[in-house]
Amino acid sequence: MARTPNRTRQALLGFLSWGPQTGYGLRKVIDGSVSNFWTESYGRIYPMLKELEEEGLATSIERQTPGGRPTKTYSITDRGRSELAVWLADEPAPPARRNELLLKLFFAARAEGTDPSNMVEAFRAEKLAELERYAETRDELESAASPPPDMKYWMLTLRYGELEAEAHVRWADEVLKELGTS
Amino acid sequence: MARTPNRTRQALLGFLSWGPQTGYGLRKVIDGSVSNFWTESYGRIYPMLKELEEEGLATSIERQTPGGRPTKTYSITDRGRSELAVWLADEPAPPARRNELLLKLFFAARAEGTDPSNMVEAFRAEKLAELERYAETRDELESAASPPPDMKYWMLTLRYGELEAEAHVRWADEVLKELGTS
DNA sequence: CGTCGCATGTAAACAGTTACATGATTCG
DNA sequence: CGAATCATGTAACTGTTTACATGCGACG
Repeated sequence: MARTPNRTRQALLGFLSWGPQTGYGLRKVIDGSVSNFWTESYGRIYPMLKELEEEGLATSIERQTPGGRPTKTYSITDRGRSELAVWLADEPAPPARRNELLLKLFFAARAEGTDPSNMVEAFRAEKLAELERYAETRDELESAASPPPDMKYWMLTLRYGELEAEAHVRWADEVLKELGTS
Repeated sequence: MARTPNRTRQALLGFLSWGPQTGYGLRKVIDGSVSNFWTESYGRIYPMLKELEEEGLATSIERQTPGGRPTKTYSITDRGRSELAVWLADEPAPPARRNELLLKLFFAARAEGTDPSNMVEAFRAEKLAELERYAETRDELESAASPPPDMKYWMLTLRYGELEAEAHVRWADEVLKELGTS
């Protein structure tokens, strides 16, 4: 089983394919679009942009802005685009399987006096909040004036979140019922 | 947001709470029970067992077995048990959000000519295989002669896998339908 | 004047896998 | 005899977060 390899490269190339961006801007865009199934930190973004430039997958222009620090805006190159396309056509690596909630539940009988219900309750509440956020996102996307061609795919990723979160809520309901009656 | 901290400690303590084990044995047990939501590698197990012993959470006995290398069997101590109990009562850290399949789907429109259907098809097949494994596990557990007290909780973790995988299959069905008719 | 937002970047620490070294026994 | 299984352990590498350093402008 291949371990999850470095995908920050491809994630950044993907967002640069939308247009030139600064490191700071990329972080904003990531947080505002895919935060639900992807995250990146500055500690990865800035070094990776440097690497991308060294490898000819992106170029940068430094500008002295009237206010604040000089900004470095990165653009994807043709080679960057083709690297992105190669990655997109490739099978994704299986996700890491590490779920602490389930591990705790698995060992729940090993600690007398502790009731895992609170944990499951908190999990359920979080999933409901997630579903609310998804509903908002859905409304926003569906009411957009001119939907971009990517939108169809964005909706599919949103749908994933919805169906998964719904299943998680159903599971939590079952668990709480089961634990309550024992 | 707290990043996923080191939980190998607690996982090993959990399995040691079932009885004394070697590093090698722990790996086997983990693979045969929770592999579905937890994994550990030798590269973490052996150093961590050493650490647990140094901190007084486990003790070890080295034995010269008639055949093969000397084996080191670890046992959990009272302090180890109480550390386990503390962890069990604590809220779990939220899981890392990194899903490469969704990221690829999100950018699918950025590569002309590539069809993400194959990826989703492969995902679907894997989930169906997962469901089959779960069904087998369920049969085995339900036909056990004398179910241990932990069994109730094991079933809950199994149920999580079932409901999630079912939701994933439904999602894949929707996606394939959507992509096929466009 | 404080703090928020824009903006870049590094260093240290942590988490985790993979590959390797070592070696005996058992089973086909 | 070769492969699988039992068994321990390390080293190198990769991936990732967090905290910090730096600094300007705008807004209240």
